[in-house]
Amino acid sequence: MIDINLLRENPELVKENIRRKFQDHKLPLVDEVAELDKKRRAAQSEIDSLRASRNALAKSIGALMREKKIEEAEQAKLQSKSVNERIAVLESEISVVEEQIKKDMMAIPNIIADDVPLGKDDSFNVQGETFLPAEEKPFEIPYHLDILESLGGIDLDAARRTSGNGFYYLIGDVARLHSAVLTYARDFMIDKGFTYCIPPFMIRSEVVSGVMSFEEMDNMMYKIEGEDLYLIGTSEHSMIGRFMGEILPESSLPQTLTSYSPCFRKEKGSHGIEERGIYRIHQFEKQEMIVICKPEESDEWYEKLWRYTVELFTSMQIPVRQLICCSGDLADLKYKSCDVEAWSPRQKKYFEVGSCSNLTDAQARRLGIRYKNTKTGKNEFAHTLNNTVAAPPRMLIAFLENHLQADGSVDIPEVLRKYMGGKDKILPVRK
RNA sequence: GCAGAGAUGGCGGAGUGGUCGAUCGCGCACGACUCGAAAUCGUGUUACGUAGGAAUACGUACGGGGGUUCAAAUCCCUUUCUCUGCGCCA
Repeated sequence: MIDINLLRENPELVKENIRRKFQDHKLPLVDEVAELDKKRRAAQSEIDSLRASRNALAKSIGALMREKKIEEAEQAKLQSKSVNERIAVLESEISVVEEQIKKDMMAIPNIIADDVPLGKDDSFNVQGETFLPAEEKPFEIPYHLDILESLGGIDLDAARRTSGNGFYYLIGDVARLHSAVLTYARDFMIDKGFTYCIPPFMIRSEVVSGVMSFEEMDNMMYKIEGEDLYLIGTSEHSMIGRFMGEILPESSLPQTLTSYSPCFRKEKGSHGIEERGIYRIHQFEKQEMIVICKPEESDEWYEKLWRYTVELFTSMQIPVRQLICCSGDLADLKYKSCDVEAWSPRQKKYFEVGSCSNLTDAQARRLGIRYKNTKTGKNEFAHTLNNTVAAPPRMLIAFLENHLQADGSVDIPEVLRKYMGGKDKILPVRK
Protein backbone atom coordinates (compact mmCIF):
# COMPACT_ATOMS: atom_id res chain seq x y z
CA MET A 1 0.00 0.00 0.00
CA ILE A 2 1.44 3.36 -0.99
CA ASP A 3 1.30 6.56 1.04
CA ILE A 4 -1.92 8.41 0.27
CA ASN A 5 0.05 11.66 0.55
CA LEU A 6 2.07 10.63 -2.47
CA LEU A 7 -1.14 10.13 -4.40
CA ARG A 8 -2.42 13.55 -3.29
CA GLU A 9 0.76 15.38 -4.13
CA ASN A 10 1.91 13.50 -7.19
CA PRO A 11 -0.92 11.56 -8.85
CA GLU A 12 0.96 11.54 -12.15
CA LEU A 13 3.83 9.59 -10.64
CA VAL A 14 1.39 7.01 -9.30
CA LYS A 15 -0.30 6.73 -12.70
CA GLU A 16 3.00 6.42 -14.52
CA ASN A 17 3.91 3.59 -12.16
CA ILE A 18 0.64 1.82 -12.98
CA ARG A 19 1.38 2.17 -16.70
CA ARG A 20 4.85 0.75 -16.21
CA LYS A 21 3.23 -2.30 -14.66
CA PHE A 22 0.80 -2.66 -17.58
CA GLN A 23 -2.23 -2.29 -15.31
CA ASP A 24 -3.90 0.52 -17.22
CA HIS A 25 -7.31 -0.66 -16.04
CA LYS A 26 -6.32 0.61 -12.59
CA LEU A 27 -5.58 4.15 -13.78
CA PRO A 28 -9.05 5.49 -12.89
CA LEU A 29 -8.48 4.39 -9.29
CA VAL A 30 -6.01 7.24 -8.78
CA ASP A 31 -8.50 9.99 -9.55
CA GLU A 32 -11.23 8.09 -7.74
CA VAL A 33 -9.15 7.96 -4.57
CA ALA A 34 -8.21 11.65 -4.90
CA GLU A 35 -11.89 12.52 -5.20
CA LEU A 36 -13.01 10.28 -2.35
CA ASP A 37 -10.17 11.53 -0.19
CA LYS A 38 -11.35 15.11 -0.67
CA LYS A 39 -14.87 14.06 0.23
CA ARG A 40 -13.64 12.18 3.26
CA ARG A 41 -11.68 15.10 4.59
CA ALA A 42 -14.58 17.50 4.15
CA ALA A 43 -16.94 15.12 5.95
CA GLN A 44 -14.37 14.47 8.63
CA SER A 45 -13.88 18.12 9.48
CA GLU A 46 -17.65 18.58 9.63
CA ILE A 47 -17.92 15.63 11.97
CA ASP A 48 -15.07 16.96 14.06
CA SER A 49 -16.71 20.32 14.59
CA LEU A 50 -20.06 18.67 15.38
CA ARG A 51 -18.32 16.48 17.91
CA ALA A 52 -16.62 19.51 19.38
CA SER A 53 -19.98 21.16 19.94
CA ARG A 54 -21.41 17.95 21.37
CA ASN A 55 -18.49 17.65 23.77
CA ALA A 56 -19.01 21.24 24.86
CA LEU A 57 -22.72 20.54 25.44
CA ALA A 58 -21.97 17.40 27.42
CA LYS A 59 -19.59 19.37 29.60
CA SER A 60 -22.12 22.09 30.23
CA ILE A 61 -24.73 19.48 31.18
CA GLY A 62 -22.41 18.21 33.85
CA ALA A 63 -22.00 21.73 35.21
CA LEU A 64 -25.74 22.44 35.10
CA MET A 65 -26.54 19.22 36.92
CA ARG A 66 -24.20 20.14 39.72
CA GLU A 67 -25.87 23.53 40.01
CA LYS A 68 -29.23 21.74 40.02
CA LYS A 69 -30.45 23.66 36.98
CA ILE A 70 -32.45 20.65 35.82
CA GLU A 71 -34.56 22.53 33.26
CA GLU A 72 -31.58 23.91 31.40
CA ALA A 73 -29.81 20.57 31.56
CA GLU A 74 -32.78 18.84 29.94
CA GLN A 75 -32.77 21.47 27.20
CA ALA A 76 -29.10 20.84 26.52
CA LYS A 77 -29.68 17.08 26.46
CA LEU A 78 -32.22 17.47 23.69
CA GLN A 79 -29.87 19.69 21.75
CA SER A 80 -27.06 17.19 22.17
CA LYS A 81 -29.27 14.38 21.00
CA SER A 82 -30.05 16.15 17.75
CA VAL A 83 -26.36 16.87 17.16
CA ASN A 84 -25.71 13.17 17.70
CA GLU A 85 -28.24 12.25 15.07
CA ARG A 86 -26.48 14.42 12.50
CA ILE A 87 -23.15 12.92 13.47
CA ALA A 88 -24.51 9.40 13.02
CA VAL A 89 -25.67 10.18 9.48
CA LEU A 90 -22.30 11.65 8.51
CA GLU A 91 -20.45 8.77 10.11
CA SER A 92 -22.27 6.16 8.10
CA GLU A 93 -21.53 8.16 4.95
CA ILE A 94 -17.88 8.49 5.77
CA SER A 95 -17.42 4.80 6.56
CA VAL A 96 -18.64 3.90 3.07
CA VAL A 97 -16.17 6.35 1.56
CA GLU A 98 -13.32 5.11 3.75
CA GLU A 99 -13.96 1.51 2.83
CA GLN A 100 -13.82 2.35 -0.86
CA ILE A 101 -10.60 4.32 -0.39
CA LYS A 102 -9.01 1.41 1.41
CA LYS A 103 -10.12 -1.03 -1.27
CA ASP A 104 -8.74 1.20 -4.02
CA MET A 105 -5.49 1.85 -2.17
CA MET A 106 -4.95 -1.90 -1.76
CA ALA A 107 -5.28 -2.30 -5.53
CA ILE A 108 -2.86 0.51 -6.39
CA PRO A 109 0.58 -1.09 -6.74
CA ASN A 110 3.68 -0.10 -4.81
CA ILE A 111 6.04 2.24 -6.67
CA ILE A 112 8.59 0.04 -8.42
CA ALA A 113 12.34 0.57 -8.51
CA ASP A 114 13.81 2.55 -11.42
CA ASP A 115 15.90 -0.40 -12.54
CA VAL A 116 13.03 -2.89 -12.81
CA PRO A 117 12.91 -4.07 -16.45
CA LEU A 118 9.63 -3.18 -18.14
CA GLY A 119 7.46 -5.96 -19.51
CA LYS A 120 3.91 -7.14 -19.32
CA ASP A 121 4.40 -10.72 -18.15
CA ASP A 122 6.95 -13.28 -17.03
CA SER A 123 8.27 -13.76 -20.56
CA PHE A 124 9.94 -10.35 -20.15
CA ASN A 125 11.87 -11.31 -17.05
CA VAL A 126 15.58 -10.72 -17.50
CA GLN A 127 18.45 -13.03 -16.75
CA GLY A 128 21.03 -11.51 -14.44
CA GLU A 129 24.32 -13.08 -13.44
CA THR A 130 24.94 -16.82 -13.67
CA PHE A 131 27.02 -18.76 -11.16
CA LEU A 132 28.91 -22.00 -11.87
CA PRO A 133 28.85 -23.31 -15.44
CA ALA A 134 25.53 -24.83 -16.47
CA GLU A 135 26.72 -28.04 -18.08
CA GLU A 136 25.04 -30.96 -19.74
CA LYS A 137 25.82 -34.40 -18.37
CA PRO A 138 27.51 -37.10 -20.49
CA PHE A 139 24.58 -39.43 -19.71
CA GLU A 140 20.86 -39.04 -19.70
CA ILE A 141 19.32 -37.57 -16.52
CA PRO A 142 16.05 -39.25 -15.58
CA TYR A 143 12.98 -37.41 -14.33
CA HIS A 144 13.52 -36.46 -10.66
CA LEU A 145 10.85 -38.85 -9.47
CA ASP A 146 12.68 -41.74 -11.12
CA ILE A 147 15.90 -40.75 -9.39
CA LEU A 148 14.08 -40.57 -6.04
CA GLU A 149 12.53 -43.98 -6.61
CA SER A 150 15.82 -45.55 -7.61
CA LEU A 151 17.24 -44.33 -4.29
CA GLY A 152 14.25 -45.78 -2.43
CA GLY A 153 13.59 -42.25 -1.18
CA ILE A 154 9.94 -41.60 -1.94
CA ASP A 155 6.48 -43.11 -1.65
CA LEU A 156 3.87 -41.07 -3.44
CA ASP A 157 1.33 -43.87 -3.76
CA ALA A 158 0.93 -44.14 -0.01
CA ALA A 159 0.85 -40.33 0.34
CA ARG A 160 -2.00 -40.17 -2.16
CA ARG A 161 -3.92 -42.70 -0.08
CA THR A 162 -3.35 -40.96 3.23
CA SER A 163 -3.45 -37.33 2.15
CA GLY A 164 -4.16 -37.04 -1.57
CA ASN A 165 -2.22 -35.68 -4.49
CA GLY A 166 0.47 -33.13 -3.67
CA PHE A 167 1.87 -34.88 -0.61
CA TYR A 168 4.85 -37.18 -0.19
CA TYR A 169 6.68 -39.60 2.04
CA LEU A 170 10.43 -39.05 1.93
CA ILE A 171 12.35 -42.08 3.10
CA GLY A 172 15.81 -43.03 4.29
CA ASP A 173 18.82 -41.12 3.00
CA VAL A 174 16.65 -38.85 0.89
CA ALA A 175 14.67 -37.78 3.96
CA ARG A 176 17.96 -37.31 5.76
CA LEU A 177 19.29 -35.25 2.86
CA HIS A 178 16.15 -33.09 3.07
CA SER A 179 16.83 -32.36 6.74
CA ALA A 180 20.55 -31.93 6.09
CA VAL A 181 19.90 -29.20 3.52
CA LEU A 182 17.63 -27.32 5.93
CA THR A 183 20.07 -27.62 8.79
CA TYR A 184 22.97 -26.55 6.62
CA ALA A 185 20.93 -23.60 5.31
CA ARG A 186 20.06 -22.62 8.88
CA ASP A 187 23.70 -22.70 10.00
CA PHE A 188 24.77 -20.88 6.84
CA MET A 189 22.49 -17.95 7.71
CA ILE A 190 23.45 -17.98 11.37
CA ASP A 191 27.06 -17.64 10.19
CA LYS A 192 25.99 -14.60 8.18
CA GLY A 193 24.84 -13.00 11.42
CA PHE A 194 21.13 -13.79 11.16
CA THR A 195 19.10 -14.80 14.21
CA TYR A 196 17.40 -18.17 14.02
CA CYS A 197 13.70 -18.23 14.76
CA ILE A 198 10.99 -20.87 14.79
CA PRO A 199 7.64 -19.14 14.40
CA PRO A 200 4.04 -20.29 14.87
CA PHE A 201 2.86 -22.49 12.00
CA MET A 202 -0.70 -21.22 12.31
CA ILE A 203 -1.85 -17.62 12.32
CA ARG A 204 -5.10 -15.72 12.83
CA SER A 205 -7.14 -14.25 10.01
CA GLU A 206 -6.18 -10.77 11.17
CA VAL A 207 -2.54 -11.54 10.38
CA VAL A 208 -3.36 -13.33 7.13
CA SER A 209 -5.34 -10.40 5.77
CA GLY A 210 -2.48 -8.12 6.77
CA VAL A 211 0.12 -10.00 4.77
CA MET A 212 -1.86 -10.85 1.63
CA SER A 213 -4.85 -9.94 -0.48
CA PHE A 214 -8.14 -11.77 -0.19
CA GLU A 215 -7.52 -13.40 -3.56
CA GLU A 216 -4.13 -14.75 -2.51
CA MET A 217 -5.62 -15.94 0.74
CA ASP A 218 -8.30 -17.87 -1.05
CA ASN A 219 -5.80 -19.44 -3.44
CA MET A 220 -3.16 -20.34 -0.89
CA MET A 221 -4.28 -20.69 2.72
CA TYR A 222 -5.68 -23.72 4.48
CA LYS A 223 -8.14 -22.84 7.23
CA ILE A 224 -8.52 -24.83 10.42
CA GLU A 225 -12.12 -25.86 10.82
CA GLY A 226 -13.96 -24.24 13.69
CA GLU A 227 -11.04 -21.98 14.63
CA ASP A 228 -9.85 -18.58 13.55
CA LEU A 229 -6.57 -20.11 12.40
CA TYR A 230 -4.80 -20.70 9.09
CA LEU A 231 -1.79 -22.87 8.27
CA ILE A 232 1.03 -20.61 7.13
CA GLY A 233 2.01 -20.62 3.46
CA THR A 234 5.51 -19.44 4.39
CA SER A 235 7.17 -18.44 7.63
CA GLU A 236 7.30 -14.88 6.28
CA HIS A 237 3.63 -14.64 7.32
CA SER A 238 4.23 -15.26 10.98
CA MET A 239 7.68 -13.66 10.97
CA ILE A 240 6.42 -10.33 9.63
CA GLY A 241 3.22 -10.64 11.67
CA ARG A 242 5.40 -10.67 14.75
CA PHE A 243 6.06 -6.97 14.24
CA MET A 244 2.48 -5.88 13.48
CA GLY A 245 1.60 -2.59 15.10
CA GLU A 246 5.02 -2.23 16.68
CA ILE A 247 7.17 0.86 16.94
CA LEU A 248 10.71 -0.47 16.95
CA PRO A 249 13.58 1.45 18.48
CA GLU A 250 15.96 2.57 15.74
CA SER A 251 18.80 0.81 17.53
CA SER A 252 17.05 -2.55 17.04
CA LEU A 253 17.32 -2.23 13.23
CA PRO A 254 18.14 -3.97 11.05
CA GLN A 255 16.31 -7.04 12.27
CA THR A 256 17.93 -9.90 10.36
CA LEU A 257 16.12 -13.15 10.96
CA THR A 258 16.23 -16.62 9.49
CA SER A 259 13.26 -18.83 10.16
CA TYR A 260 12.30 -22.42 9.60
CA SER A 261 8.79 -23.68 8.99
CA PRO A 262 6.75 -26.15 7.07
CA CYS A 263 4.68 -24.38 4.41
CA PHE A 264 1.17 -25.30 3.35
CA ARG A 265 -0.37 -24.16 0.11
CA LYS A 266 -3.57 -24.99 -1.70
CA GLU A 267 -2.01 -24.06 -5.05
CA LYS A 268 -5.46 -23.28 -6.38
CA GLY A 269 -5.25 -21.64 -9.76
CA SER A 270 -1.67 -21.01 -10.97
CA HIS A 271 -0.40 -24.17 -12.61
CA GLY A 272 -1.91 -26.50 -10.08
CA ILE A 273 -0.35 -29.61 -8.67
CA GLU A 274 1.81 -31.54 -11.10
CA GLU A 275 0.92 -35.13 -11.59
CA ARG A 276 4.38 -36.56 -11.20
CA GLY A 277 6.83 -35.43 -8.60
CA ILE A 278 7.60 -32.89 -5.96
CA TYR A 279 7.89 -29.64 -7.90
CA ARG A 280 4.61 -28.08 -6.86
CA ILE A 281 3.05 -29.60 -3.76
CA HIS A 282 0.72 -28.80 -0.87
CA GLN A 283 3.37 -29.14 1.80
CA PHE A 284 7.06 -28.33 1.85
CA GLU A 285 9.65 -26.97 4.24
CA LYS A 286 11.59 -23.80 4.01
CA GLN A 287 14.43 -21.92 5.58
CA GLU A 288 13.61 -18.26 5.05
CA MET A 289 15.30 -14.94 5.70
CA ILE A 290 13.59 -11.68 6.50
CA VAL A 291 14.98 -8.24 7.10
CA ILE A 292 13.31 -5.22 8.66
CA CYS A 293 15.45 -2.15 8.17
CA LYS A 294 15.57 1.61 7.78
CA PRO A 295 14.42 2.88 4.37
CA GLU A 296 17.87 4.00 3.28
CA GLU A 297 19.27 0.51 3.81
CA SER A 298 16.78 -1.67 1.96
CA ASP A 299 18.44 -1.48 -1.48
CA GLU A 300 21.69 -2.70 -0.03
CA TRP A 301 20.00 -5.52 1.88
CA TYR A 302 18.18 -6.68 -1.22
CA GLU A 303 21.47 -7.21 -3.04
CA LYS A 304 22.97 -9.00 -0.06
CA LEU A 305 19.98 -11.28 0.44
CA TRP A 306 19.72 -12.83 -3.01
CA ARG A 307 23.48 -13.26 -3.11
CA TYR A 308 23.34 -15.27 0.13
CA THR A 309 21.07 -17.76 -1.61
CA VAL A 310 23.43 -17.91 -4.56
CA GLU A 311 26.35 -18.52 -2.24
CA LEU A 312 24.47 -21.30 -0.47
CA PHE A 313 23.66 -23.10 -3.71
CA THR A 314 27.09 -22.73 -5.22
CA SER A 315 28.60 -24.08 -2.00
CA MET A 316 26.58 -27.22 -2.74
CA GLN A 317 27.91 -27.15 -6.34
CA ILE A 318 24.53 -26.37 -7.84
CA PRO A 319 24.70 -23.90 -10.78
CA VAL A 320 22.25 -21.02 -10.40
CA ARG A 321 21.30 -17.74 -12.01
CA GLN A 322 19.49 -14.60 -11.01
CA LEU A 323 16.27 -13.92 -12.90
CA ILE A 324 15.12 -10.33 -12.55
CA CYS A 325 11.39 -9.93 -12.28
CA CYS A 326 9.92 -7.48 -14.81
CA SER A 327 7.39 -4.79 -13.94
CA GLY A 328 4.30 -6.68 -15.11
CA ASP A 329 5.24 -9.87 -13.28
CA LEU A 330 5.94 -8.05 -10.02
CA ALA A 331 3.32 -8.48 -7.27
CA ASP A 332 1.61 -5.22 -6.29
CA LEU A 333 3.29 -4.96 -2.91
CA LYS A 334 6.80 -5.28 -4.34
CA TYR A 335 9.34 -2.58 -5.15
CA LYS A 336 11.61 -5.10 -6.81
CA SER A 337 12.08 -8.83 -6.85
CA CYS A 338 14.20 -11.54 -8.37
CA ASP A 339 14.22 -15.32 -8.40
CA VAL A 340 17.22 -17.49 -7.80
CA GLU A 341 16.95 -20.32 -10.30
CA ALA A 342 18.84 -23.60 -10.25
CA TRP A 343 20.12 -25.43 -13.31
CA SER A 344 18.31 -28.55 -14.41
CA PRO A 345 20.67 -30.68 -16.54
CA ARG A 346 17.70 -32.84 -17.54
CA GLN A 347 15.54 -30.00 -18.88
CA LYS A 348 18.58 -27.96 -19.89
CA LYS A 349 17.08 -24.88 -18.32
CA TYR A 350 16.87 -23.11 -15.00
CA PHE A 351 13.92 -23.35 -12.62
CA GLU A 352 12.90 -21.34 -9.57
CA VAL A 353 14.21 -22.38 -6.18
CA GLY A 354 13.95 -19.07 -4.35
CA SER A 355 12.52 -15.60 -4.52
CA CYS A 356 13.90 -12.38 -3.05
CA SER A 357 11.78 -9.24 -2.60
CA ASN A 358 12.10 -5.71 -1.32
CA LEU A 359 8.65 -4.43 -0.37
CA THR A 360 9.92 -1.04 0.80
CA ASP A 361 7.31 0.43 3.16
CA ALA A 362 4.24 -1.03 1.41
CA GLN A 363 3.91 -4.08 3.65
CA ALA A 364 4.97 -2.13 6.75
CA ARG A 365 2.30 0.49 6.13
CA ARG A 366 -0.38 -2.17 5.89
CA LEU A 367 0.78 -3.84 9.08
CA GLY A 368 1.83 -0.74 11.00
CA ILE A 369 5.49 -1.71 11.38
CA ARG A 370 7.33 1.48 12.32
CA TYR A 371 10.53 2.63 13.94
CA LYS A 372 11.43 5.77 15.82
CA ASN A 373 13.72 7.87 13.68
CA THR A 374 16.06 9.38 16.25
CA LYS A 375 17.11 12.21 13.92
CA THR A 376 13.62 13.49 13.18
CA GLY A 377 11.99 12.12 16.34
CA LYS A 378 9.17 10.85 14.13
CA ASN A 379 7.78 7.35 13.80
CA GLU A 380 8.38 6.15 10.26
CA PHE A 381 7.50 2.99 8.40
CA ALA A 382 10.32 0.49 8.19
CA HIS A 383 11.22 -1.39 5.03
CA THR A 384 10.67 -5.15 4.82
CA LEU A 385 12.44 -7.75 2.69
CA ASN A 386 12.19 -11.49 2.42
CA ASN A 387 14.05 -14.20 0.60
CA THR A 388 14.22 -17.97 0.39
CA VAL A 389 17.32 -19.62 1.78
CA ALA A 390 16.38 -23.14 0.73
CA ALA A 391 13.04 -24.84 0.21
CA PRO A 392 13.12 -28.62 -0.06
CA PRO A 393 11.90 -30.89 -1.41
CA ARG A 394 11.69 -28.75 -4.56
CA MET A 395 15.33 -27.72 -4.45
CA LEU A 396 16.25 -31.41 -4.11
CA ILE A 397 15.27 -31.78 -7.76
CA ALA A 398 18.21 -29.58 -8.71
CA PHE A 399 20.37 -31.30 -6.15
CA LEU A 400 19.69 -34.80 -7.41
CA GLU A 401 19.98 -33.92 -11.10
CA ASN A 402 23.28 -32.11 -10.64
CA HIS A 403 24.87 -34.71 -8.38
CA LEU A 404 23.65 -37.86 -10.08
CA GLN A 405 26.50 -40.10 -11.28
CA ALA A 406 26.50 -42.47 -14.24
CA ASP A 407 26.23 -45.45 -11.87
CA GLY A 408 22.99 -44.14 -10.39
CA SER A 409 24.49 -42.91 -7.12
CA VAL A 410 24.18 -39.32 -5.92
CA ASP A 411 27.21 -37.45 -4.57
CA ILE A 412 26.91 -35.51 -1.35
CA PRO A 413 28.89 -32.27 -1.54
CA GLU A 414 31.49 -31.65 1.14
CA VAL A 415 29.47 -29.02 3.03
CA LEU A 416 26.56 -31.39 3.67
CA ARG A 417 28.49 -34.49 4.74
CA LYS A 418 28.64 -33.62 8.41
CA TYR A 419 24.83 -33.43 8.41
CA MET A 420 24.67 -36.86 6.68
CA GLY A 421 26.69 -38.74 9.23
CA GLY A 422 29.82 -38.45 7.11
CA LYS A 423 28.28 -40.06 4.02
CA ASP A 424 29.63 -38.86 0.69
CA LYS A 425 27.17 -40.75 -1.49
CA ILE A 426 23.60 -42.01 -1.62
CA LEU A 427 23.46 -45.37 -3.36
CA PRO A 428 20.59 -46.74 -5.43
CA VAL A 429 18.64 -49.59 -3.85
CA ARG A 430 18.35 -52.98 -5.51
CA LYS A 431 14.84 -54.05 -6.35
C1' G B 1 -11.42 -27.29 29.31
C1' C B 2 -13.74 -25.09 34.07
C1' A B 3 -13.70 -21.13 37.90
C1' G B 4 -11.86 -16.41 39.75
C1' A B 5 -8.78 -11.89 39.00
C1' G B 6 -6.82 -8.61 35.54
C1' A B 7 -5.33 -5.70 30.62
C1' U B 8 -4.45 2.12 31.35
C1' G B 9 1.45 6.23 28.09
C1' G B 10 8.62 3.51 26.87
C1' C B 11 8.07 0.99 32.03
C1' G B 12 5.64 0.84 36.99
C1' G B 13 1.03 2.35 38.72
C1' A B 14 -3.63 5.77 40.24
C1' G B 15 -8.35 6.61 38.48
C1' U B 16 -15.00 2.85 39.17
C1' G B 17 -20.22 7.87 34.96
C1' G B 18 -19.07 14.50 33.79
C1' U B 19 -13.26 20.15 33.88
C1' C B 20 -9.53 12.69 32.60
C1' G B 21 -5.48 12.05 27.36
C1' A B 22 -5.68 10.62 32.18
C1' U B 23 -2.55 11.98 39.56
C1' C B 24 2.17 10.17 40.70
C1' G B 25 6.92 7.56 40.26
C1' C B 26 10.78 5.69 36.94
C1' G B 27 12.97 6.37 32.29
C1' C B 28 14.17 9.71 28.31
C1' A B 29 15.28 14.84 26.11
C1' C B 30 16.69 19.83 26.91
C1' G B 31 18.27 23.69 30.27
C1' A B 32 20.47 25.56 35.09
C1' C B 33 24.34 24.47 38.68
C1' U B 34 29.73 22.24 37.75
C1' C B 35 36.45 22.46 35.25
C1' G B 36 33.63 17.93 34.11
C1' A B 37 30.33 14.35 36.18
C1' A B 38 26.98 12.57 40.04
C1' A B 39 23.30 14.60 43.05
C1' U B 40 19.79 18.59 42.90
C1' C B 41 16.39 22.06 40.59
C1' G B 42 13.48 23.61 36.22
C1' U B 43 11.03 22.56 31.49
C1' G B 44 9.33 19.06 28.18
C1' U B 45 7.96 13.95 26.96
C1' U B 46 1.44 8.85 23.82
C1' A B 47 -0.16 7.87 18.96
C1' C B 48 -3.12 8.90 14.74
C1' G B 49 -6.24 12.25 11.62
C1' U B 50 -7.57 17.39 9.87
C1' A B 51 -6.16 22.69 9.45
C1' G B 52 -1.58 25.75 9.90
C1' G B 53 4.98 27.99 8.03
C1' A B 54 4.98 27.29 13.16
C1' A B 55 3.20 27.91 17.99
C1' U B 56 -1.27 25.72 18.30
C1' A B 57 -6.49 24.31 17.64
C1' C B 58 -10.18 20.55 16.94
C1' G B 59 -11.24 15.36 16.66
C1' U B 60 -10.25 10.05 17.75
C1' A B 61 -8.03 6.18 20.72
C1' C B 62 -7.47 3.54 28.15
C1' G B 63 -6.33 -4.87 24.80
C1' G B 64 -10.07 -5.68 20.17
C1' G B 65 -15.36 -5.40 18.60
C1' G B 66 -20.43 -4.00 19.87
C1' G B 67 -24.05 -1.61 23.22
C1' U B 68 -26.39 1.76 27.25
C1' U B 69 -26.10 7.31 28.16
C1' C B 70 -26.65 14.16 26.77
C1' A B 71 -21.71 12.20 28.59
C1' A B 72 -17.81 5.84 29.27
C1' A B 73 -10.99 4.26 31.24
C1' U B 74 -15.31 3.83 34.60
C1' C B 75 -21.81 0.38 33.36
C1' C B 76 -23.52 -3.99 30.03
C1' C B 77 -22.48 -7.85 26.12
C1' U B 78 -18.78 -10.29 23.30
C1' U B 79 -13.77 -11.60 21.99
C1' U B 80 -8.37 -12.08 22.61
C1' C B 81 -4.48 -12.30 25.92
C1' U B 82 -2.19 -12.57 31.04
C1' C B 83 -2.18 -14.31 36.19
C1' U B 84 -4.13 -17.87 40.12
C1' G B 85 -6.57 -22.55 41.30
C1' C B 86 -8.58 -27.21 39.34
C1' G B 87 -8.64 -30.65 35.18
C1' C B 88 -6.13 -32.63 30.83
C1' C B 89 -1.67 -33.45 27.93
C1' A B 90 3.14 -34.46 24.05
